[in-house]
Parts: sequence; C-alpha cells; structure tokens
Amino acid sequence: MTARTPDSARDIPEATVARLPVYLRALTSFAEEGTTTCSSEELAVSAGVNSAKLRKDLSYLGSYGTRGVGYDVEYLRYQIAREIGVTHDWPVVIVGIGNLGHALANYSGFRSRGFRVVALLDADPTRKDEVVAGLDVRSFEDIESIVAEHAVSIGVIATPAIAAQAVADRMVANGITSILNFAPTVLSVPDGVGVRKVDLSIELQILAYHEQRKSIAPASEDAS
Amino acid sequence: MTARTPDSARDIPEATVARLPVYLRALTSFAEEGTTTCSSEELAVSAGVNSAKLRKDLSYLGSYGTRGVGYDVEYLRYQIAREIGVTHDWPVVIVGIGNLGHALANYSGFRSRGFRVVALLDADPTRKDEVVAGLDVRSFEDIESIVAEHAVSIGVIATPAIAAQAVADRMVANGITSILNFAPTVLSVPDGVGVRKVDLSIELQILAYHEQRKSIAPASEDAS
DNA sequence: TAGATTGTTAATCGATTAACAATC
DNA sequence: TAGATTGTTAATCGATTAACAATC
Repeated sequence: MTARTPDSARDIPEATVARLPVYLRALTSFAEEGTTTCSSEELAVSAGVNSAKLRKDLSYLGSYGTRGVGYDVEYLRYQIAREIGVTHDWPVVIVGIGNLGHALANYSGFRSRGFRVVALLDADPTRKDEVVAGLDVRSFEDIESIVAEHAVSIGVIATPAIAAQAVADRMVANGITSILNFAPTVLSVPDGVGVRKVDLSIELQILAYHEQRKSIAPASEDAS
Repeated sequence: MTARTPDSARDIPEATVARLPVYLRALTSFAEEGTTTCSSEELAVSAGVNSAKLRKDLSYLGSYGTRGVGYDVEYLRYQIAREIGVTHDWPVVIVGIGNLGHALANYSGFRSRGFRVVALLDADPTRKDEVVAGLDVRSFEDIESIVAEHAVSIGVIATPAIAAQAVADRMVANGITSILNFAPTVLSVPDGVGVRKVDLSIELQILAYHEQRKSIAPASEDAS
C-alpha cells in the first residue's frame, strides 16, 4: 500500500500536468529535426524551464531516461503522449462560430495534437448551411445527437459571454465532461466536469499590470 | 523601512495579479446591473473563487472595504482598474493577420477592457490593402514607425510558430516590452520583457489528461 | 575507471485556507 | 448593543530549486 504505484494512474501535480504538453511539443520538434537523444538540460532549454523542474516533472511519470546518457526522444515523446492521453484523437465540438469559432475550426494544430473537430454548432439559424473548415455549421439543437454519435466528451465554447452558461449547461446535460471556455465569463458546472478558461483580455491586463510597474519601479536593478 | 509601503507600488503576488482582472470583470457586471455594494462573499461567488482568497487578494491593494458593510462596487472597481493600469487605454499592435489575427482584431473586448488596437501587421504582401476591423493591414516592415508613433509597448503575435521568434525579436528591438504570444512556440526574450502565452492545444491537452483519468480512476468517491 | 547525467531528497519559497479579532 | 463583514494571522498545502547519490 505504501509502495509506489507501479504502473499508471499515479497522482501528478497540476503544475506538472500543465507542462507535459510543452515537453511533448519540444520532443516533437526534436524528432522532426532528426534528433534521437537529448539530455534533460537540452529538453529544458527547448521547453523554457530549468532542468531540475523538468526532471522532477518527468519523475512523476516514471523512469524513462538513462543516467549518463539522457532520454530517447521518440520513447519519451510516446510516454508523455500516453500519459496525457493523446495517443488517439479526441472528438471535439465547437459551439459559437463567430470570428473566434472560425479561427478555432481552421486551426490545424488541434488535429496534429490529438483532437478532431467533429462538429461546429451555432444558435444563429442564418449561419446554418455555411461551411467552415470543411464542416457544415449545424444548429445548436443538434448537440444531443452529435455528442452521442461521436462520443464527444470535450466541448469548446466560443460564444458571446451572455450565451456561455446556457451552452455549458446543455453540454453537461448531454454528457460532455470537459469544457474549454473562450467566453469572458465564469462558468458554473457540476463537480467532475473540467473547465479551462482562455481569456484574451485577462492575459493583456496581466501584461499591462507589469508594464505599468516598469515605469513606476525604482531603478534598483539598474547596473549602468 | 520595515513599515508597510504606504501608497502604491507594493509587491503583489503573481497569483493575485492574475485574479485581479477577474474581480474587475465581476465588479463591472455588478455595476451594469445597478448593484452599488457587495460583500466579499458575493464578489467571490461571481468571480469563481472563495471569499478568503478574495479578501486576501484585495488586502494587497489596500483597505477598500468597510467592515460590517462590504465594498462599494464603483470605488473598488476603480481601485482595481488603477492597480492593473487600465484606467487609460494601452495601444496594441497585432502581428499575423490569419484566421486568429482576424478574430483578435475584431474582438470588441479589448477595447472595453483597456486596450486599443492601433495597427495590424502581416509579412505577407498579398494581404496588404486588406481592411480588417476598420484598419488597413500594413507591412511588418512598418513596425518601427508604428511603435514609435503610437508609443506601443504591448504586441500580440498571431503568426505561425515558425515566424514567431523573429517577430518577437523585431518587436523587442523596436521597444515593445510586453508580448502576448498565440504561436505554439517558446519565445526567448531579454530580461525585462514580459511574455504571456496562450496555447489552444495545450489547454485541450490538459483537459484530455483529466478526461482520460476519469475512465481509469477507481470509483473511490462513488457514493452510489 | 572517469565522465556524464538521471532520479530523488530535502530545503525553501509561494499560495491557499480557516479562523477570528477588529470594527463598522 | 447586536449583527455583519472586513482585513489579518498563522497553519497548511503545493511548487520550485539546488544538490548529490545512483548509475549508465
């Protein structure tokens, strides 16, 4: 009981989970360049973290390196992909096909990184019959049959803020258990449903805060 | 020297800084609804955090509430806006006017939350003379004059990954000191330049990780 | 064997939370 | 005065980091 869990299903800290995709991407770059082996230092530089943190993170997955040698790029890449769960594609629906929904539907990075957009939904009936990124824009009312047909568990909300909660409720009612929310609003969902938020203005405001402080700050680090 | 810094320029933890924009948004909602006063509990619910964390966060800014009563919505809203630095608009340039750049250029939330898009730049000469969101798409070569003319310190990168580092270098060379990066790549910038990254695939992969574990996890919390 | 690099330990740092004295 | 709610304290929790023993 107190021995380390031997195989999978260990408990990985949230901060580590958030970095695994970054490592995965760096390893994919290495593989594309033909690099077959790398050290924790090289991988760390490529991922923009320090190597102690990288090794600590990887240690939660298991022992996939070789002391004195480093990591096999392809092997580690696969192990991380497996841990994240992107060795097969996840079907995804996007709701809200405005400017942002358009951009998301056309984003090729989803496909290459473990996701497949299976449907585009919009509540506005005038948008129906539009074709975006090779997919028909369908009525939001079709969500039930689409989620059932494709066994969708991940939904993306790209609607105006005012509509987002209702969309989330409807997603959850139809069995979606993970939501990526681009609408600038706080969603409330039942326990067990995962939500991540991408908020463009908030990111800019965080930059603005630091930007503002640059002009105020005493020049204490100024070595000139 | 050991007394609390009396006025502004206190040291606010990063985690708090990242939440201030969320509080600001919640307060703006309250104001629009005509709510003039709120308690930490009400504001916390609206922002999706617990009230202890909210009060702790606000305590870094100062004492803007009244014990036994709560907060004046408009007053607190102004204090937070001032702390973030969005009592006046920040000029912003967007580089890379593909699908995502289009969406960002048209995003009305920037304008209402402290930012003004002053120029859209793209390296592709065939995109010049296009008008997006009421702005001419201009050559990336114009960045120097535009940054100088509008005193731009914040840049948004919405180019393909392959171009992003060169764009960032050029931004930094021209005096931009804060970058919001949508390209799926790690940027390296000099000390003193702030970078925030928004990575759509990474957000989905984090959701996928948790989604995957739901099917694997032992039903230890299952009370049925 | 000597050199290199991992995986792990332990110390440190920062963030969260509950509880409550202060005070309206 | 009694009730309400803030602002702060202190305990806890989680994340980071440097250092190094293990081991290729």
